Amino acid sequence: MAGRTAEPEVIWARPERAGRGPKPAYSRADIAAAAVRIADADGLDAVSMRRVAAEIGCGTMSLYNYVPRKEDLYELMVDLVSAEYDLSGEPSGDWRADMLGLARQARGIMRRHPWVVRVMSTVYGISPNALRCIDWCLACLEGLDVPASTKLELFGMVNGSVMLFVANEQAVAERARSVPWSAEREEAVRGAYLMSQVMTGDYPHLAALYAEGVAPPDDPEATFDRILTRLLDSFDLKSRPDPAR
Amino acid sequence: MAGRTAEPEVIWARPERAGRGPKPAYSRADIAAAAVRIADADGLDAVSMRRVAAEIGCGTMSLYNYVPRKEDLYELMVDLVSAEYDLSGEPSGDWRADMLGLARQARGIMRRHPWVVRVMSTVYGISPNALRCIDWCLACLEGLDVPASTKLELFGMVNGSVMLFVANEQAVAERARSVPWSAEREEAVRGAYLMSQVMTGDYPHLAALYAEGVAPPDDPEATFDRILTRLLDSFDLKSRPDPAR
DNA sequence: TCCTAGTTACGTACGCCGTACGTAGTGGGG
DNA sequence: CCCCACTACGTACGGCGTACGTAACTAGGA
Repeated sequence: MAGRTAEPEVIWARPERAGRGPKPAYSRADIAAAAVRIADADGLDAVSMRRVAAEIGCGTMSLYNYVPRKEDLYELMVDLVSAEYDLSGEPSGDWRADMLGLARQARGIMRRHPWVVRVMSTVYGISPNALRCIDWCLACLEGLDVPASTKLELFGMVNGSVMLFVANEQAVAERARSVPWSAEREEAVRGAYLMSQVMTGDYPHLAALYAEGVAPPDDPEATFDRILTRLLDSFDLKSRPDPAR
Repeated sequence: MAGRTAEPEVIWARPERAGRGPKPAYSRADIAAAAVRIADADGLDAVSMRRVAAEIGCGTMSLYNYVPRKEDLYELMVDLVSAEYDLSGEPSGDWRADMLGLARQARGIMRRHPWVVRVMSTVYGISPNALRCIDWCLACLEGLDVPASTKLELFGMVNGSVMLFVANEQAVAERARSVPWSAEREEAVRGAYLMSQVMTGDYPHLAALYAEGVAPPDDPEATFDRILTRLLDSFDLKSRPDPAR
């Protein structure tokens, strides 16, 4: 009678099995896996309560016994793909190498599951696998002499920067894909518009930058490593290997 | 007859007045202002084509003459609030101070218009006011001796980091607001759950961190400045003022 | 000058969505 | 043993984005 109204709470605090009635026919893992399968195949927008319910083979509204709000479904999805982190090895002692490796793994996950980038901003971030990841990160940073709060900042910045980087990669790819004509043509169209704007003279410094020839983009992996290394260095400036540049 | 089908293109490349038929009754500025008003008042989810049309006083489908897809409406909204950047002054010569100032302005805009954070990830980012902002940024970085591509990276990282920071601020605030009971109670509930997890022993380093007492959070402004200063320093390591710490 | 073709304005309708709510069946704890 | 919390699920509501058809209008070419 009461209790039907949605009380906001963390889904991870809600026990999967409530003990009293008939035992649930499905598990959270089943549901999360189904949702991830749909998102991987047809994109995040294809993940609807109806579709997920159909995928696991139950009625739409039955899903609400397992997942009180759709936001919680997202939470399950992110936790599931976060299980893909390989944190089996011990920290190497070189925390920067470890963190770069973690960042590369994060990028890998986001490339395998492009929807993660969009969902992550909605999600609370204390799922079991998120905690596992933070804990491993803290283990790597044991030797780094900064306050605990700074370590958390570091974790946030690394994660966030990977998100920003991948989001940018995806935007470029999406731009090319979502268009009826070819990718080159699309890039040409956008480039032409940008050029026309620069040529108005309203943006002199941008014009100068394009005039002197904008840098040829090196391969994405190198760019990624460079950006992350720079970021990591900024947390440990006193022991930088090469302060000359 | 043809041409009714949506051809993806940048809205900024589409002329506001098409020249042939009757002159439009409204302007893009009107529409953007209406949408921003709604989003500021009732949140981003309240911004629907129907609601915006009602706000400016036209039929729902008339809106599609001005804004071919809803995504383009978002583009207009972001451009409008980007006009709030005050870029009137000349660059001071201290590019780090200028960039920090720009970041503070960005944070101010995102605080006045919380929905911007969510929308920004959808948006292409070559609106007139975005270009104006990039151009001013490049002017500030005139004296910085790094490749042009690095300057663009810097701009991206500063903007992105502000987004991450504000998104985090908003998540904390939202968590407290979206709940029927009080903010303290909510923080207590979440904290209790987090503690219960930490106490399981599955996350030893996190437990150690909490045991030694997690840092008392200083005021947000100081944290913001510290994070951004650290980031900016990382782009100009050879001239850091205090390499000792 | 007039005609016509492209544009604007807008109502209707379709197929989705999240989810409130009611009802029926089930099985474990007191 | 039996009661009631819990599971399962169909129906229904109010919203969404937008395809499409139609009528009014006006600027450019004849």
